[in-house]
Amino acid sequence: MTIYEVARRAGVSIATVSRTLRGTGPVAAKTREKVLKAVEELNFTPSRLGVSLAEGRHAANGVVFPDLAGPYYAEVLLGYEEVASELGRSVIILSTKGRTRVGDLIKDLAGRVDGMLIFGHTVPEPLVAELVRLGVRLVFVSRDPLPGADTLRSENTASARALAAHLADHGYERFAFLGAPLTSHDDVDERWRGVRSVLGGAIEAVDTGHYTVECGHEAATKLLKGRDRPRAIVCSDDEVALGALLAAEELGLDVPGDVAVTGWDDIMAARHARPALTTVRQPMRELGARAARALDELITGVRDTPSHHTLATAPVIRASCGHHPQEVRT
Amino acid sequence: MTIYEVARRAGVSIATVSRTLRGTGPVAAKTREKVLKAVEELNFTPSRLGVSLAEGRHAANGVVFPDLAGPYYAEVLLGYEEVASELGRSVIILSTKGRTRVGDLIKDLAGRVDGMLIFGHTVPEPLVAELVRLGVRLVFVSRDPLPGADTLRSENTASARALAAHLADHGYERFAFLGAPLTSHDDVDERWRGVRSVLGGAIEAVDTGHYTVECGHEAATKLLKGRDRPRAIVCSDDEVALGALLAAEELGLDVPGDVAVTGWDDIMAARHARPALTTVRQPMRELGARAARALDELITGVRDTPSHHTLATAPVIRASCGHHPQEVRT
DNA sequence: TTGTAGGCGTTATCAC
DNA sequence: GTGATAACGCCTACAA
Repeated sequence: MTIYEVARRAGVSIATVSRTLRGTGPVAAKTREKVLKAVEELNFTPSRLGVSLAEGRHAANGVVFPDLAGPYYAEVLLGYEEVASELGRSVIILSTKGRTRVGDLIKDLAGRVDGMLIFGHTVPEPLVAELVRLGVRLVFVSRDPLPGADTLRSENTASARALAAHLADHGYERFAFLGAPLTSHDDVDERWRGVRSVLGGAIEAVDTGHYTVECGHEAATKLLKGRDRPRAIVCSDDEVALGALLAAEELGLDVPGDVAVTGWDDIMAARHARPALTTVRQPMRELGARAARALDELITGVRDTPSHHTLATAPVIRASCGHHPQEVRT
Repeated sequence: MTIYEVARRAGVSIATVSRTLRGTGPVAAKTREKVLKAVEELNFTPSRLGVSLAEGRHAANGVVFPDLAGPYYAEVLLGYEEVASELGRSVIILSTKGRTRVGDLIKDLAGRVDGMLIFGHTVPEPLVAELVRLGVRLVFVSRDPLPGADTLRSENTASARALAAHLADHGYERFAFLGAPLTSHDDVDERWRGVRSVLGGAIEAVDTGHYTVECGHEAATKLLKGRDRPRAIVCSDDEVALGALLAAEELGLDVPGDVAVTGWDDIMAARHARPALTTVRQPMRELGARAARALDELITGVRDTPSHHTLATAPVIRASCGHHPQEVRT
């Protein structure tokens, strides 16, 4: 079913069909009707390939993430897809987790889209440079600013400080940070610096390897069994924190009575954990939505200088960080 | 950067460049080198649009889902993307939640892919028929078989019966099913029929509207406050069940002492809920992986008759359904 | 108001 | 072995 068949059926040229469908250029009312009738009868939809080739654009955005396991990426993705869709752009996904030859995959993706959202440090730095050089429109979420691309992140330092201050108010004196920063300049690293700037030498960092429930569980078990058990465990994110809660329960420790635990992100499970998890809420949906809009600006050329934004976050105090005189429920 | 520039630089024709790059047809060793050198220097990558147009295929799959809020869709999507990627196909996503003009979106998607995975009943029936008529390769996940498309689902009835039997073994006599079937012939409907076939008149269905924590919470609260409080609540899925747990806690009811609760899916939060949620595990990742493979068969033409498969599921007994002499931990 | 024709970037079929 | 050249499906000056 091509535009030629529609044209033949309607007794006009393909140019007229195109004009009618796109509303570009003038078309006589009668002609228009004939065309629409033919389109209807033949159930014609312009080939996306033809359109893209002629228009010189894909009307599609890419998104690169490590995994979709936790709720974080899914939420951001959802916000991204929603806005992209509003703007008439499809979204092509690419997960890098456990993938070999990531470079090839990214390059292939780059050939299918007008621009892409890349999470944190999922793409090796040299490749990033090459993409920038190739003129691919890029917006990074959760990484430090770099030249030639937009970056978008949510605030870490201030909320980390606020969280640390709250824990200190509980009177705790020995702390541990679970989920040590793997790469510098990423979200977790900022959280670590934030809490440390408040707690100083009273907090020690513990590496978990990955940011998963399992890793959190394992590291927390070791930590809680040790001689100098910390009074409070600040976790890099909610999933690690859920692992810590599990470890505490298995060891017969009361949370927050024996040990306090906090997370980061405010994923669904945080609210349903027992005790409910004190954490920091970040606007995941909004992050995705903004990324889509930023990309659109870059692609349409409304803007051509990279922008770098930081979205606000806020601690959500629940039960896992300690007892509160007046119950706070969120 | 087009194939013409490469050809010019290498001093050959575009046909030779194409042959060299694709390994189709013979190319003299010397010529080949010249071409590869030019390609290297110009950093040339064939335009995906050009290739697709000429090849007559997109090398891309679509996927239509309502939302990505819970872990269920994300997991299936992940399995789907992984296999699709292995098979050299990109994945274009489309969320229908809160979207108007779904028909147009789906049609646009259909024009960008060689085939698509559609969840349950996210697409109106007439449109499904039209897609089938248009020859779009389709595989449905979680819906009843229909002619002209593959369907893939996980088992519901048997596991529902097993779950119901387990609850009956606990000695309970009054039950409620939370999350009444909205459409017949879907997963939840089968679960409902399964448990009812075992519990008979002892179980009553309660509509929750949506399958979310909030809806589950609301419906459970009403139910547990009522005169004839059920002894056990079988929920349509884990999220509704989490809502029920929350409701019970707020009302000061002990789970499973006062009321037992079960879910379905075995999402991450199920294991971390307190008490840990008894549920039914379904192979979400596998569902997605199989869908991608089925689609590939359909697209490449290895198979042209629709296939309909059902994947096995199994109850996961934890703490929320009642006390067990020998603790089972999963 | 409508039609012709060139271009978008490949692949693949023929001749040579 | 290699090179024209016709698709592939559409958009859009430009001409009529």
